[in-house]
Amino acid sequence: MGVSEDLLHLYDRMNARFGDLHWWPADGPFEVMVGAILTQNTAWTNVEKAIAALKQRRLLTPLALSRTDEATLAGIIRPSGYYNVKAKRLNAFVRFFLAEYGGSAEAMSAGEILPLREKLLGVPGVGPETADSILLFACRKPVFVSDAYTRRILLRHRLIPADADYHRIQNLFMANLPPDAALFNQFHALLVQTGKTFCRKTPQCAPCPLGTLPKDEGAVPLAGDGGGRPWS
DNA sequence: TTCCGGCAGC
DNA sequence: GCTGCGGGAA
Repeated sequence: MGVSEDLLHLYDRMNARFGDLHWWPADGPFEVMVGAILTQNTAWTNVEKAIAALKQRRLLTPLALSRTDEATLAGIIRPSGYYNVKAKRLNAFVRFFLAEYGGSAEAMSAGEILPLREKLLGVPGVGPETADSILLFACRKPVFVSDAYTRRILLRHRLIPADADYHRIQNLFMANLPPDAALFNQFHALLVQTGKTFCRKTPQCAPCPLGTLPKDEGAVPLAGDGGGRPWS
């Protein structure tokens, strides 16, 4: 069985269990972008509190956020954790978003994927996962988002070697699946849901839709990951 | 007490 | 490579 079939097998098992997850849970693309920064290494339940606090103060627009003092902003997003760092990152992102696209997600989405990705990565506080989350969930670009759950699940099911980095894992999906934003959206959502529910630090394999793990969790090298890059 | 939908600085 | 950032829920 090839890699494409392995991946689609995972997808089908998870999809049968969880169904459509309707990601990203947000009211509009700008809220997706804000959420993508706030959820960095943070439980989503805490991010929801910070988003709600921003909404309540009517600050969930590019202009309103850009006019909010950084220390004040930090206090408002406090429940999301790392609030001083994230206030600075939100500020930097919003300034970028206004300067480059006038605060318009449509304008941002009009550009080509790769140059846009590079520009996002140039914003301090925006790394690969945050950039790709914005590209996929806010701009609807066919970019696969990898994350800690994706890595853990693929490692445990021996679909990647132990030293696989973000780009390698992303490439595994993008080189072996059709470039379909709706597919990448649901696939990532399913991986996160499965990671939260079953593939925790201590795995709960018995009820997991992906079944039990090999006794030896050590990863084996993966053949046929597509070799080259899907883009560039 | 652990863990969370990363990233940057060193 | 290793560390700081951090409140909230399990």
